[in-house]
Amino acid sequence: MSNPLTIGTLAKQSGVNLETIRFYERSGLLPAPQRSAAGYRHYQEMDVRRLRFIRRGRELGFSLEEIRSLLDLASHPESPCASADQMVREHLDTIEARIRDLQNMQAELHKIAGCQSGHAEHCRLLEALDSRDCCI
Amino acid sequence: MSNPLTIGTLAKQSGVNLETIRFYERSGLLPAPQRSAAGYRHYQEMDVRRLRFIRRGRELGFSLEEIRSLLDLASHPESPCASADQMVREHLDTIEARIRDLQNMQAELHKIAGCQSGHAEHCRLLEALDSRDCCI
DNA sequence: GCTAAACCCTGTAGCGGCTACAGGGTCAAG
DNA sequence: CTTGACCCTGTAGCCGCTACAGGGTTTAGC
Repeated sequence: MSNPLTIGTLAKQSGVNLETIRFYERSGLLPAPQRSAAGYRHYQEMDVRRLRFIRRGRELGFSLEEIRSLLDLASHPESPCASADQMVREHLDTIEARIRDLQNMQAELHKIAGCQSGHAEHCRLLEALDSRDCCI
Repeated sequence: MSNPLTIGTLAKQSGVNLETIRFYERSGLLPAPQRSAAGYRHYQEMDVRRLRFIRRGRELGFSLEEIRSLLDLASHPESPCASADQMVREHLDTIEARIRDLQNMQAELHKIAGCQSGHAEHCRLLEALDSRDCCI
């Protein structure tokens, strides 16, 4: 079988930062691996898979808590996946809300960008922030 | 003139949480106000304006550092506002990048939502996360 | 005058998700 | 035998708050 991997190799193969790997271990997301005589961590192929799973979850915006649940689900192939689907849907809602928020910001910023006044006294941005009435 | 405001009143009038106001003071965003004999903070109208400025900046997604610069600019009416405009534009770029990121997530999530398999074994989400090839 | 509730104070710790040290030990190449 | 690359633990920092604990003060009602 494949030789055990050091943490540096695991980091490269999984695309997850070395310090982040240790952080995941501390957080209980990645099981504590075996150690060499000198105390070095020795990983297996399944750790690469697990870390990639985590990384993809993060790329999709799932929290570590959510990823923990998904890992749990994935390790019980006979368990129902309705709750995973539920998580995806809730997560989609959150993301869509965040997109709307950002789009609102974007619209407001477009209104105040490109100020030509030259001086802070009549700067559109500063006026927008400073105005007493909540027009912005 | 208006009586000095206590921190609770300031919180209500500015829409900024009371603990957040103290936090802003510690961070140097809000000047330390005068104190009563008993040590209570006493604020003026201009503090309400300043806090609203900060709050609107936050609502537009500016960092506290950026808001600090904007407050600086706003307090020097003769200074050029080009750098404020520059900040707005950079901020817009950041926001637009974030929107694109979220939209990518959204698309990926749509692909894997609505799994009907019933069991984790063939759950689309879990497979998407777990797949060796980086299809997702 | 007294009590209870509502307010205020300081200081510290926690959240999430890392990242960045300091101050060591170990291992492989030349 | 030295150099450099790697590994270890533990702790502190980032951002922008929020939430206490453990006190002091003020105000309203009786």
